[in-house]
Amino acid sequence: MAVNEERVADASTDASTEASAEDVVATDGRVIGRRAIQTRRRILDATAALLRQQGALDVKVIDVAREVGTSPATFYQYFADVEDAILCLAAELVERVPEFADRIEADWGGPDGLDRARHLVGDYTRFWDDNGAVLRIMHLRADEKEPRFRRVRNDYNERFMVAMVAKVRGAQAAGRLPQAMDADATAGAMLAVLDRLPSYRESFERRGTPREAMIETVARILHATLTGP
Amino acid sequence: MAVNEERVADASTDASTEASAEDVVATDGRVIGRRAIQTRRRILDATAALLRQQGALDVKVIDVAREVGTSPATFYQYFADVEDAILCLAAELVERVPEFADRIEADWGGPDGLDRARHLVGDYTRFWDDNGAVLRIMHLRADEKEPRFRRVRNDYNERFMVAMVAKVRGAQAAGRLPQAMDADATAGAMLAVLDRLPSYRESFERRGTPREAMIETVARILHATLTGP
DNA sequence: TGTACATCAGTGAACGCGCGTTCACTGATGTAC
DNA sequence: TGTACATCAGTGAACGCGCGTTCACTGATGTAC
Repeated sequence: MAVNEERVADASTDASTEASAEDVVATDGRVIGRRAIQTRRRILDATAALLRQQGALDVKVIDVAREVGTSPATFYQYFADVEDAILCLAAELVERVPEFADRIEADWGGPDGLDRARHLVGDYTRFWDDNGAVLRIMHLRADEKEPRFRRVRNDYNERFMVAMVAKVRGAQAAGRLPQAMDADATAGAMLAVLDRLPSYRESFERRGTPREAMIETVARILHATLTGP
Repeated sequence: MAVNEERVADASTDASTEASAEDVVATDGRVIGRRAIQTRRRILDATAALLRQQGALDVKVIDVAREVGTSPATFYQYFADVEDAILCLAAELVERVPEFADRIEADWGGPDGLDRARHLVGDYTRFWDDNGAVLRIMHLRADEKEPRFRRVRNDYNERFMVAMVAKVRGAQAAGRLPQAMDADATAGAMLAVLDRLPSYRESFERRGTPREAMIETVARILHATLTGP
């Protein structure tokens, strides 16, 4: 809270030291320079790597510091704790959402509509392969009602939802989907499929369902459920 | 490992002390009696309660002991650590699966088919409300490739998968669903919807989609995707 | 039914490790002239 | 272009807390006669 007070004071007394939206700030609120941004970056990357390797439950500040090769004190210059760093990583992933949401907004009506869905599902599955560790914590903590992760998850889901809801409403207007289906709930259900299936993929593969079959099937479900048969 | 050796020795020399499948054993491998079973139960319930209250990441052995009103030493008599207790809770939930899977196996073809799906979705949502904390850890740890949680999750999913796959294959045989859809992947996708949507429910409600609309919509998606239009 | 003994169940108290966190300091970088 | 000074960035080392874990012990329950 002391930090916030300081920043408010800065803003009102000296506009030149006020942090703009683009600036990255240290834990004490001061805007940081090139070198520090690099260090911060290395800390974030190390956190993501450890998350991938050893899971969420026991990544410690000390582990991250060791991984980066710095003092633990350096960590605290940029993040309050490990969860704070994970929150940053999750916020970064929000920026990646448009890549996918834009392609849902595209027209799936034509003959290549299903093919577009296929590519989308394939790419999003790969995205989960790369970033699943962070996304899982985001979902877990949001499910556990941690307010900051709730907010990030909302941001993350938002664009997906808008794109999917638009598709459903369009299909309903054209009479290809029943009015009894709630557009938001339908969109949410499809988002659930996209976000949960990458995790199941490996177990499916062990049981004889190849990756391609999964992608094909999910693409078809997505296509049929969002645009009608 | 010493524990296992002892138990093997017991089994070969004195059948009466061998632990049967039903028996509950302490950490040292010995079969425990009525009083101990009660204590163990209280520990499990306290763990579940804390999980619900404060999330997975910082439930400590000490917390559980405090909650139950015992010494931490008591905890170690029955569980190796908190995760071990959570694993037990998850295993207990596996027993609840048939309640739901049986109702998927029932015929959804008649005029009341959709209604059956509705009730199923409603009840399973309530099940998630009650047991979400444990299920979330199960999924997280399984996603993180922890072998024991993977096994429990497999057991959990198994009955659901069998029931759903049967439905899809039936619909495919009757020509109501395309052959291009993989039955396992389709079942997995619907399981994903069932397991992820309860978590989104609250955010939906805040944005004006009531619980009933969600249940209705999910029921329709489930019904249409598993049995064909 | 009562007594003696065996086993089961639960615990208090302690030890020590490892992590979170801080602070005074050093070294690096930027800037004014 | 060089020098002096200001600010930024990073750190070593330490402190202390809190938790995990154990063990020798006490109390509770069961059982044989």
